[in-house]
Amino acid sequence: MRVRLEDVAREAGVSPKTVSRVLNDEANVKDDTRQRVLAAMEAMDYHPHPSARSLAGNRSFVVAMLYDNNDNPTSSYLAEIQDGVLEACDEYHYSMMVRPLRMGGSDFIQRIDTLISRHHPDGVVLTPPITDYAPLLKRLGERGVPYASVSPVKRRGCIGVTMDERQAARAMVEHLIGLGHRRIAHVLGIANHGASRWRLAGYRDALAAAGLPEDPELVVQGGFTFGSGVAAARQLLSLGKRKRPTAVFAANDDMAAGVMWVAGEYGLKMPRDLSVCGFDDTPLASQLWPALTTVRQPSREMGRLAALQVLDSLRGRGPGRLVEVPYSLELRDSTAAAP
Amino acid sequence: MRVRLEDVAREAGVSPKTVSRVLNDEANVKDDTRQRVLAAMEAMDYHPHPSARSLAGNRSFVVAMLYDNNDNPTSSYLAEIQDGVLEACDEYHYSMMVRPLRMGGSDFIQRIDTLISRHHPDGVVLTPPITDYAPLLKRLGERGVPYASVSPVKRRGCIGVTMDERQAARAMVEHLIGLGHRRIAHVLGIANHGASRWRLAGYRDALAAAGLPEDPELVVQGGFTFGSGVAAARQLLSLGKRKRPTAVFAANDDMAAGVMWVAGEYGLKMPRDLSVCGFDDTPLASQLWPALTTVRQPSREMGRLAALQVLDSLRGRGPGRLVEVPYSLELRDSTAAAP
DNA sequence: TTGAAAGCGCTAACAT
DNA sequence: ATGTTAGCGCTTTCAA
Repeated sequence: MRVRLEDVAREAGVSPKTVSRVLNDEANVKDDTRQRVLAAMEAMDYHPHPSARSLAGNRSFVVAMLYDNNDNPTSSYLAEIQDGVLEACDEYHYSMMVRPLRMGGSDFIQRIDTLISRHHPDGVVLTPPITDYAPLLKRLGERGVPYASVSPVKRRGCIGVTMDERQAARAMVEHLIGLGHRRIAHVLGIANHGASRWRLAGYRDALAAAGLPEDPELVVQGGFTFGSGVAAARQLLSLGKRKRPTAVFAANDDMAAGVMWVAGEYGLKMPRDLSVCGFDDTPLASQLWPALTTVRQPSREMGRLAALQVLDSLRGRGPGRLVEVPYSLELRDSTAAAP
Repeated sequence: MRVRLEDVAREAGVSPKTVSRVLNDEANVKDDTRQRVLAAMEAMDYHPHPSARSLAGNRSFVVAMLYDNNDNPTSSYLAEIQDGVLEACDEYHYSMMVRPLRMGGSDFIQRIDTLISRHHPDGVVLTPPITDYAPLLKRLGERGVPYASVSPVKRRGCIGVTMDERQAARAMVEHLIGLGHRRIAHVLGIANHGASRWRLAGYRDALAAAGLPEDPELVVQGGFTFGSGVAAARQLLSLGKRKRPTAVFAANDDMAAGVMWVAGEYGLKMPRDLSVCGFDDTPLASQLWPALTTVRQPSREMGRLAALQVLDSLRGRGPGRLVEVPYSLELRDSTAAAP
C-alpha cells in the first residue's frame, strides 16, 4: 500500500499541513518538528504523489526543454544540454519534458499552445537557435510561462546562461597568431545563428588587434556540418600555395574535422603544414588524429544552470539572472607554429 | 478560467461521467452522444488536466525512456530513438520522461526505484545496451512496470522492436564480395553489445557462404568511436600490401569514418584502393567524402514502434509483440570493385 | 446506455 | 508555529 502524507503526519505526531510545510520547504516550522517529520518520511520511505501535489497546488513540477529539430546543432551538443537540464530538475524534484519544435513551421504557435495546455510546464528552457525566435518568446510571455535561455543572442531582460563566445573565439585566433600564423581562415556556421556571429566577431577582433588585414577569400560559408566543412576546405585549399591559409579556425568541431579531412587529401600534414582548430569540444574533437585544438563549451553545465535559473525563479528565489560560464582553450595537437 | 470536464458536460447536456467515458474511449456510449461530447470539447478547447486524471485514475500517463550514459552509442542514435518514442507518446497523449542510467553503477537499482516511486511511469522503453541488463529487467518485473526494448539480445517473451542486424551485415559483406573483394576486414564494436555480435556473425555468414576463409588478422577490436576506428585501421593497413584488406566493414559509421581517415593517411584513394562501409546510416555517413556505403537502421521508427508496443499493451490492446523492421543497404560512393 | 456520489493525495485559505 | 476545512478535476463504484 502507498504511504501517504497523512500516514507520515500520524507517525510524526503532527498535522498533515505541517508535513506539507516540510515537504515544500516552507517557513514557520520549528526545526525540531521539521526533523521529526523528515525522519518519519525517511523511515516510511515516503514519496509524495506528484499528481496530487500538482492538482492541489496548481503547478506541474515540470520543466520543458525546447529545441529546434529543423536545422539543429550537433546532436551531442543538445544531448549534453539535456543531461544538464535533467540534472537540475532532479535536484529540485521536478521532471523534465523535451519538445522538438520546427522553427518557422506554420503550426509552430499551435504546437507551443498544445504543449502548454497539455502539460502546463512551470518553466521552460530554450536552446539555440530558438532562444531568439520572437513568436515563441511572445507566446510564452502571453501565456505567462517563465523561461531561461542557453546562449541567447539578445540578453537584455533575459535569464539564462551565456558564455563569452566572442572572447573565446578571439582567444583561439590569438593563439594561432601567437604561433606565427598570418593567413588565418574562418569557416562560418549557419548564417543567423548567434554562435556564428560571435565566433566571426571574435575572429575579426583578433585580426584587428594584431593589425592583420582581413582577407575576404579566407572567410567562407559553412553550415555546422562535417560535410559543409569539407566543402569550405576545398574552397580554401584550392586557392593556391601563395593565397592558401596556414591555419583554419572553424566555427565548430564537425566542420574542423571536415577541414582536416580535405587537408589530408591535399597531402597536407597537420599540424606541420596546416593548423586547424574548432569550437565546442565535442567528443569527436579528442578522437580525431591529430587531436583537435578547440574551445571547450561546458554545455552540460550550461543546461544545468539555465534550468536552475527558471527553477530558482519559480521558488521565489529572486527573479533569475543571466549567468556567464567560462570557456577554456583546449590546446591539443592540431595546431602548431606556422610553416 | 480553465475549462473543466464538468463544463463540457453541461455544454453537451450529459453527465460528467459520460464525458469521462468519451475521453477514455470507453464502450457504452451511444455514437450520437459521443459526437455531441467531442464537438463540445472541440468548441470549448477543452484539455483534460493530466494530474487530475492521473490522481483519480491511478496512472501517470508517463512513459520513461531509459538509456545508458556510461558507454553509450552515438548520441545521434539515441536522439533519433528519443524522437520516435516522443512521437508515439504524443499520439497517445502520454508524456515522455528520459532517464540516463549508469549500467553497473552501484546505485543502479536505487536509481530505478527512485524513478518509479517518484514518477510512476506506466511503461518503460529500454534502449541498447541496457536492454538486457538483468538486474534492471528483474527490478522492473518486481515493480510491475511493463517495458518494451529496442534491439534486445534475448528475444524470448520480450516485447519491442528488432532489426535483423545479422542478415543486414551479411548482405553488406555480400555486396563487397560481389564487387570482387576477397580480403575483407571487420572492425568490431564494444565487446558484449548485441550489435557487435550480430554484425560479426553476419560478416562470418557472408564469408562462409562464399567459401572465403576468415583471417583472424582481419578482424580487429573497436569501440564504436571514431578514434577506435582510427586505431583499428592503423592495425589493418600496417599489415603490408599483400596481407592488407581491400575492403573494410566497420560495425558502425563513426568507426568507418575513422578507417577512411587513416586510409587517406596511407595514401589510399577510396573507393579505388580501398572500399569502406559502415552501419547505422547516421548523419555523418552522407556527409563524408566519398559518401559512406552503410546499412540504414530506422532508429526513429524503432523508437516509435517500441513505445507503441508498451502503450498498446497498457491500453489492453493485446500483450504487445516483438516487431521487426526492415533494414536497407545504402550503397553510396565508398565501395567499389576490388583493385 | 447513463448518472450520482465518493474520494484519489495533496495544498490553499483561514483559523488558532 | 501549527491545525482545520474545503476543495483541485478527474475517475471509480455503484446504482438506475
